[in-house]
Amino acid sequence: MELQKRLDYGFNGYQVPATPRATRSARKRVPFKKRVEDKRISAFDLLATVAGKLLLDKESTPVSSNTSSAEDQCKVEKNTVKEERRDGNQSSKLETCDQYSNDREFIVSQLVSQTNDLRRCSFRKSPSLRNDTHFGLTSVVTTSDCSERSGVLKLMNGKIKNETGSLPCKVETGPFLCGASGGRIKLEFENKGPIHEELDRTDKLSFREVADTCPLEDPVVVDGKPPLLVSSDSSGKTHSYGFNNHLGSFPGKRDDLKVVTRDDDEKSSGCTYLGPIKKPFRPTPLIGDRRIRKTMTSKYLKVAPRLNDVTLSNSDENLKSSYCDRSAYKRIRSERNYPFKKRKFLHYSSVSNSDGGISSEGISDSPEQSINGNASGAYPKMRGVTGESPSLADQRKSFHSRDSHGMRAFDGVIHMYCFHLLTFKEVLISKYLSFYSVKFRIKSFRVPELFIEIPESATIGSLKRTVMEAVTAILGGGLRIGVLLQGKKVRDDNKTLLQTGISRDNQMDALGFSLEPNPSQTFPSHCPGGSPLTFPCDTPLPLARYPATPGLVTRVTHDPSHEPHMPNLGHFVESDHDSAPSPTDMSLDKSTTDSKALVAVPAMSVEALDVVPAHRKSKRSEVVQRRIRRPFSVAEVEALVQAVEKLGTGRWRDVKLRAFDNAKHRTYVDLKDKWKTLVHTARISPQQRRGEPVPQELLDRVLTAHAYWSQQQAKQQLKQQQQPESCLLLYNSTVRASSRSDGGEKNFG
DNA sequence: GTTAGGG
DNA sequence: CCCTAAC
Repeated sequence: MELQKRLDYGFNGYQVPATPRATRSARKRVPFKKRVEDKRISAFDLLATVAGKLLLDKESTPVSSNTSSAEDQCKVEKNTVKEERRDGNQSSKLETCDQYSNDREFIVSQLVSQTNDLRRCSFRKSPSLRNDTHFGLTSVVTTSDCSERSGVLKLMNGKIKNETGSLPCKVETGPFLCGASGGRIKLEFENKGPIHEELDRTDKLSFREVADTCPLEDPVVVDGKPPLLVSSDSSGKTHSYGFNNHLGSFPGKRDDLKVVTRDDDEKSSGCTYLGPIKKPFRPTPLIGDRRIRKTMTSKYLKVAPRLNDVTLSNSDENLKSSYCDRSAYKRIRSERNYPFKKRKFLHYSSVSNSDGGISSEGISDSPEQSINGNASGAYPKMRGVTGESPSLADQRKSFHSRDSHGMRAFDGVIHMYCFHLLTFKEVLISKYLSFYSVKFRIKSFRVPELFIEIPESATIGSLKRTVMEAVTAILGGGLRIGVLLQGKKVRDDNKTLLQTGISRDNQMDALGFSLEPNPSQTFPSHCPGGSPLTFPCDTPLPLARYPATPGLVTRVTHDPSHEPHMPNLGHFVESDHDSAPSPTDMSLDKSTTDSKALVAVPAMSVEALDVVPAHRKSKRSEVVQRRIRRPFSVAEVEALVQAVEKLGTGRWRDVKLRAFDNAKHRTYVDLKDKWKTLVHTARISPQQRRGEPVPQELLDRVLTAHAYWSQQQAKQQLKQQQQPESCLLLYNSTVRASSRSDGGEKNFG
């Protein structure tokens, strides 16, 4: 504004603080901080749920159930497969009956959100479930949003028998994970704990989840007899295949189809988020840091109460009554309402884990306990007190993941590169969950959306970190990222992308990432060997990652659409030596390089994913890590002092632009903070000062300038108080004063 | 998006 | 340096 220009006046270059805001340039600065939206996929939760169901089924199978009578055979009923193109309004109903436990009902429903067309899925706990006294472990996810339009998967604990008569039973769980643009997960179950020989027929079952519209590429094979499970299909579009269809006969190229489909209706068919999307937290289309932060905090606070009301009510009571240890209960209760960050140790049961939903805790159990459905281990205090049967108590340990599901979307903001990570294919992660004696791991997993923008000058290490942040945000940590270029692992974290050969011109599909279990991450660790049997009873099983299988290989695509937003590289002066030591050793180990074709999935709209993360984030996996400390050099201080002398305090943006425009890592907030500390430093005795000594001369200038501008500020305020009537008056007076070229204010010199 | 201030 | 309220 012109006004300001005229107010320059003498002393020491000081200027009258002329309506700072008026002078702000409209130019936008490129944020250089990565932003990650906090959304989570609850794939694991979902899987856990499913797995839990499986186990239950299995467990419940009567020992004498070898009688595979006709009744024993499962009826697979797939109906209601309505297909609506954009809408994905379809539902599939799968029903399996078990003569022994018909009372168990498991319903999975999914629906398409009417508001945003995003599909969600949820599990509903059927009423009958509550009365089931033999439901060792139940996983229930409820979503209030589910409704009419939702597809319903009805699972009556039973065996799904292959209609073709052959044993291999295909199980498909679509919707669950389908998380966002078709999450894909492949699970492998390994039954390690032969508890009941009879029951242990399911020694190995691999379970794969396919993206919504995509039929299983690989048949799910259940080697065991008690076929179990089920699943609903996610987007419904797929239901041409029944359980028996999957005998490997699936066209392996469904990916294409899937992609295409999604393309047209990225919003409508898209994804199923596993988790309830809470209205209050529904993301806005464009996620900003602010919003993220807000949800991060408020989310937790708000969710808890709601959970209490809705999903925890029962268990709560139950808890109260059955808990021997009141204090424990108390603790759980109180912690429930704490913001996520403060809740670091809530390990008991899922019941208490209000935000955790289907967190791994609660699904773990030692085999021994599974026999009688007594989960004494993980819930040592939950049973018995009221005389209720253990199994009943267990039954209540259902997972309340109502608010815990969802996924994270990422809104990365950086400079040069915008990676669109689409698929973490094949080998995504190796996570093991232990359900009684069953162990399964997720072999592949698709991350719906991941945007990573990163400067060309960024190092491989920072790329890894960035990806890791994004991924861990989804998966909850415990992983490390490997970078693959042309199938080769890039191990040097210090190389820049350019040096490595990664450039915009490259075909981005040449770049891949591997997700590997992070050995450095320590878990409560009970079973390093992965032997579920060794899990201590009283410890919830975290979604432990074992260095077993190298994670997945992810493809990264370059999203051209983001190109325009790229800031000019030329001005990128930033010394992004984000020297922050990587939290974990990012080195790659022999990860499988069996990368697959990249699937272009349209970025999904960020809106819609709004769920409370179910996992506790490890400190390491904090989405946005604290910036490294970068002490100001004397030169910087000098520049700062000079700028402030000229511009005054309170115009930090201008100071930044004037003196630190090239220092990307110095934000105006940093400068402001530095000034604050400088002032403080100047006031204390030299002996008390720490760090690189700042020349006294500079400190003197700091004090002088500070005093001056403080005074100035006071005057301004006084002036405004005296003449509040109109800014115009002030304006006129200033203009008049300035027009006389001598500033009028004060000149001390 | 900036500022100001507490943490 | 972070976080946030207030603007």
